[in-house]
Amino acid sequence: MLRQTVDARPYAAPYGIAVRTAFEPIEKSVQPFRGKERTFSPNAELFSEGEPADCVYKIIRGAVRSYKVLGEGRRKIEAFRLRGDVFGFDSGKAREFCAEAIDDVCVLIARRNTVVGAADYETIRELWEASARELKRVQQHALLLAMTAPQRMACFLIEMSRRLGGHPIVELPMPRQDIADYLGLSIETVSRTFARFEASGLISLPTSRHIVLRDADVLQRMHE
Amino acid sequence: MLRQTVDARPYAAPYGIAVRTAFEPIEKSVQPFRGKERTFSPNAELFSEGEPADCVYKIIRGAVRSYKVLGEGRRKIEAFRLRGDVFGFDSGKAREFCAEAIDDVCVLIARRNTVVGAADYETIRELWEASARELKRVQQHALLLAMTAPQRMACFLIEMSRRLGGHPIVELPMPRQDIADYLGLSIETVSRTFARFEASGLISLPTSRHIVLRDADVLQRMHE
DNA sequence: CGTCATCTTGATGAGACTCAATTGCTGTGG
DNA sequence: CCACAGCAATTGAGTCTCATCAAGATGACG
Repeated sequence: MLRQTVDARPYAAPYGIAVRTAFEPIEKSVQPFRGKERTFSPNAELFSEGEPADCVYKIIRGAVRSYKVLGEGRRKIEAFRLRGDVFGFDSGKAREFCAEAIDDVCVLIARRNTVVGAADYETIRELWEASARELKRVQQHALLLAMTAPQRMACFLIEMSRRLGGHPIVELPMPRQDIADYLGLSIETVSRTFARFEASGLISLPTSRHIVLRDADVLQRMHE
Repeated sequence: MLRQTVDARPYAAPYGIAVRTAFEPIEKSVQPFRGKERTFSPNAELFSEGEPADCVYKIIRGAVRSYKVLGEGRRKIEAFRLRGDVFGFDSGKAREFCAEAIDDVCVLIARRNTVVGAADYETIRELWEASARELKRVQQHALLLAMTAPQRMACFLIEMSRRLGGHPIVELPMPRQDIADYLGLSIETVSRTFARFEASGLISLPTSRHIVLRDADVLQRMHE
């Protein structure tokens, strides 16, 4: 499994000189992202599947889940968007996925048509590179889904630790159900695997949302 | 999970006989595709993981598998490239995947920097849209990997039928092992599921490589 | 017709899902 | 401060799907 730095690192494109209500130079971002600031309560919908894809988002605070409903009450979470992530630059006109706030979320929103409509070579090239990064991420996720439950969980923990700042103490923003739907497992399997990891001394679980990685190396090797 | 077949590469012709420069309009693409023509024997390698990604390919004849080796003899096929497909426009400098001819393959090969280097807005935009299409495909594939074995198989059959011209008679270019590695199943499960589909009257199997879709609607609904 | 690879079929077991019960956490009201 | 409700998470028991191991069948090719 590759260790390519599948960018949790968002990338801030020069999107839009849109209706400039806010200006935020985000750390980690080379370029500033301009857009309207907006907040969402837990489980509020940022956008839904099929809706016109005319905005690009950058997360200032909180976490977002991007998912698709599969009928019969099943749901597949395609991505977690965390603080600093830029997302929503789909190529098509309509959203492929739903996006929902997991906790209290604050985002910057920029109009997309100011970007795509603009005959700006550099901008389109940035968009292409953003798509390519996203592609890599999804490929990584597809590989993950071909592994065993412990491997998926290890993969998930390492990914979250890295994306949340690289600390061994991970504060998960999402409930077990979200993890399950992201990894293609049942909620019980997620819970049991955490328990087994703890029993093996790989992690500690002070609370259900706080995970301490005690042996990141073993977790890392578990899925390579 | 899956058994490997990588070492079994008896008569892998070194490299095709490519001298003649060809010119081909791509049906799926707006712009023409210029490049050298080249042929590969079954199991010959078009390019390998880590190698510089400086070429773009278009398949004139045959089928190609794009895969990654996962240690312990496991292999994950990420995509099948069929006649008419254009692939290999990775954003990075190095190949993320291996590409191998499945049967006798003929491709057009174009240098990538002649494409990407071109400061042509339309060209970059095309590349972006190609990446976005690829992204969609991989997202679809990730959804597939979260389903049951029969659903994956149904999905695969529908996809192959569509991509090979939309006929109900599908001539599969790849062996069972490739299908298994593509769907994240064992070769036996692939075989059994075909048998069960045939018993249910969903398909016929005149030979192992020829599949007749007898009830595409049911196959379609199976994974929706 | 024998050899080899591919494919199919059968038997068995491990891993993950489901259903169900229990525990733990948080907030609310007495 | 405690009791309780409501929700999330855990744990247990049983089941099912699919991987694995093993044995035959089929088919291609010399």
